[in-house]
Amino acid sequence: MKKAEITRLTILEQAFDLIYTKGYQTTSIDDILAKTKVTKGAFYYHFKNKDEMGIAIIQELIKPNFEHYFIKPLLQEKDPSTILYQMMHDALLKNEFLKVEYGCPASNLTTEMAPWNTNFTKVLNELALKWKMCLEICLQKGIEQNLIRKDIDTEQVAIFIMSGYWGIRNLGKLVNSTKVYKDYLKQFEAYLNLLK
Amino acid sequence: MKKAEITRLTILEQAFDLIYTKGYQTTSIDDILAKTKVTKGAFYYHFKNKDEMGIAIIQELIKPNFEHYFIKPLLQEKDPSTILYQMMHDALLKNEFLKVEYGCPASNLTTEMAPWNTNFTKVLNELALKWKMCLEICLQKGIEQNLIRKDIDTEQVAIFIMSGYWGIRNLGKLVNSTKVYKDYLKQFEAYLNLLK
DNA sequence: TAAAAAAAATACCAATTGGTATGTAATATG
DNA sequence: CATATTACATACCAATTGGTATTTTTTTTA
Repeated sequence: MKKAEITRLTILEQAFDLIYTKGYQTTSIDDILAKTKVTKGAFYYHFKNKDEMGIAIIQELIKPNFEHYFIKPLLQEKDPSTILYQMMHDALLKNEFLKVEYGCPASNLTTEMAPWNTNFTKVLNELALKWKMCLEICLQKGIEQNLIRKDIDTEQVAIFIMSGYWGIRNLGKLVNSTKVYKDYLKQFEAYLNLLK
Repeated sequence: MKKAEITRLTILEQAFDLIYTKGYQTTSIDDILAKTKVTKGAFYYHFKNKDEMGIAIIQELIKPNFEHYFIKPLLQEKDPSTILYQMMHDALLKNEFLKVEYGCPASNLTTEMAPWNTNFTKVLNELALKWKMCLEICLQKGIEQNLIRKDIDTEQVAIFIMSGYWGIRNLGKLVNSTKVYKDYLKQFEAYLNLLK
C-alpha cells in the first residue's frame, strides 16, 4: 500500500471514529487533523472539501460493513426466519464496528444530514433501498419454498423490520445498554414466527 | 398574555420550526433572530444561552405534544391492542405538529445531541422512560383484564413498540412519504394480535 | 540523475459562531 | 410623578469554522 493511500485511509478511519462518536457537524476538520496528525495541506490534497470526505466515509467504510452484516446474510440458502433473526442478532451483538452508545452510523447521518444535505441523503438512501430490496428477495424466496406464508406483503414486512432495527439502535443509544437489544430480539423472534 | 411572554413564546416556536427542519446545530442564533425579528438583546434576556432555549423547547413545546399523543391515549379504559394501534396511527397520521419529511423532533434531537450534550439527553431520556412506563402499565392492565396474554414480558413489548415507532419515523424522513407509515401500521397491527 | 509530478507542510483568510457590554425604552410600583 | 425594574436594542468581540494560496518535500519517471 502506497504511503499516500495510507494517509487517505487514516483520515477516513479516524474521521469516521470522530463523526460516529460526536456527529458530523461537531467534528471539525481541525479535530480530524489533530487526531490524525495530518496537516491541512495533506487533507485538502486528498479531499476537495469536508463533504466529499463524508461521502467517502460512507462509500468506503460504512458501505462494506453494511454489505457484510446486512446484505450477505440475506443471500444464504436457508429459511428466511432463521436468516432474518441471525442477521438482526449479529448486526446488534456481533458487529464490533458498531457500538451501542453511538447508535447506527448510517442512521445517525441520515437524521443529522437529511434536512439540509442532499448528497449524503442520496447515498444513504441507496443503502436503505438495497437493504429493503434484499429483505424482500429473501422473503420472496421463502414464499416460493413454502417456508413463509403466501399472504404476506413482502414490502410491508421489509419496512417493519427496517424500522425496528433503526429504532432499537436509537433506543440503545439513549439508554446506553445492550439490554434493550436483547429484549428487542425476543420480540423480533416472536414477530418472525408470524410470517411462517 | 404579557408582551414579554409573547416574545419568549415566539422565539420558542420559531426556533422549534427551524431546529425541527434543519437540526439544532445548523440553526444559528442569528437564524432565529432573523426569523422572529427579535434582537439579540431580547433573546439573551429570555434565555441564558442557546442550550437553555433548546431545553425549553423540549419542555414547553415537545413535551406537551408528546403527552397528548403518546401518554394520554394509553390511560384510556379500553383494550390495549386497540389503544396501542390507535396511538400509533394518530401519532403517525393525525399529528399535524409532526411532518413526515422531518421525522420525530425528539428522536432527531436524541441522535444529534446524545453524544456530546448530557443536558438534552437527560430531558429526552425522561420522555422516553415515561412513554415506556405508560406502555407497560397499559399492557399490565390488559393482562389483568384478560385482554392480553399473561405470558408476555411487558418491558420487552414496550421496547419493541418504541423502537418500531422511532424507526419508521426515520424511514419516513429518508423516503419522504407516508406510504411507509401505512405499511408499517399494517404489520404493527399483526404484531399486536400476537399479544392477545 | 535531472525533471516532473505527487504529496504534504505552512501560513493565512473571510465568514460565521455563540456570547457580552452597555445603552435605551417601556412598564410597573410606591 | 419619580424611581426602579423589566424588556429590549445596538454594537462589539474572541474563537472557531471550512477553505485557499503558496512553498517545500518526497516520490516517480524519463
